[in-house]
Amino acid sequence: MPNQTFTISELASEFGVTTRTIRFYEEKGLVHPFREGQKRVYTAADRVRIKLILRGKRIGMTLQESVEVIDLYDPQRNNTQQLLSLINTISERRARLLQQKDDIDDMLTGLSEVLGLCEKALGKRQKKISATQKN
Amino acid sequence: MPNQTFTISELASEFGVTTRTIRFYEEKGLVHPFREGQKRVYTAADRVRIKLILRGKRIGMTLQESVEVIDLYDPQRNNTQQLLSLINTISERRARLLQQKDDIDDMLTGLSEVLGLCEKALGKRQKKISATQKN
DNA sequence: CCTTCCGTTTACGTTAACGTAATTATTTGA
DNA sequence: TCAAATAATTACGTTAACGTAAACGGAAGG
Repeated sequence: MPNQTFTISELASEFGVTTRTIRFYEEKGLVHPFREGQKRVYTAADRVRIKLILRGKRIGMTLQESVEVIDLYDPQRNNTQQLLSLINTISERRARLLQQKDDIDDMLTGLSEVLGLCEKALGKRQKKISATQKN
Repeated sequence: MPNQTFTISELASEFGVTTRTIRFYEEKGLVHPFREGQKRVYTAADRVRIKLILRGKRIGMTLQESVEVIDLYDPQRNNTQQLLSLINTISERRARLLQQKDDIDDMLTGLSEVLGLCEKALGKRQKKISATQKN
């Protein structure tokens, strides 16, 4: 079994964050490395959690929101009430994500238009230059 | 021409934010309402800017980033250098947006899986209930 | 005339998510 | 063995994006 562990600086450099950031996540209860003497030791599970948290950050989620989403994954659901509430939570989150995709698509469309104008403007200059060089 | 204008509370309620928020955006130079006496008067252009800023927020952009993106639209570009730099900016932003879409898709996939488990769990209970009711 | 709504200004408060020392231990390679 | 690198703890600092409260001005309605 790989059962690999990681030091704090390994994870920090892998994910492009500072060790301070990772310790901060621990303060907030987002990860729970164990200790070898004084040093923190991170499991593969910790690593995944950090990865998911950073993914959340990229799409504008707070740390708490990311944790909530991550926690949806662990199947500590017993009764029907909890299951129904979970389904609700998921569908709400899903709606927000779809909205975000729409927002992104809109923005991408806008950027494409601007890009088109840019290239058009540059094209004219190239023609001028070509004409100049031919003479 | 419609040439419509808006009061601060109209915009606030339309977009579901407080007037404080809109005044804050003005402090930061994101909008420039003119005055009628003391009162702020917003143009359609101001309205659009606010809309775009809030769109940016939904996908995790800072106010400054939103402004930068919005400013890409106004064609105050003169020389080739500026055009090339603009193209660069656009392609970087585009890359980030595509990354975000991937992140969202990953998260949606995860949520679907959890949802599947939920429904499976609920299904079993329904069977039990059905069986109970038949007896 | 008085109150009730907007609206404005000024200014201090708040939360999230780290940054930035300063100080102290531990380990490790020259 | 000594210095350099790596880690930990403690604690104050910072930025963004508003919230909240106080204090005041015009206007509209009963």
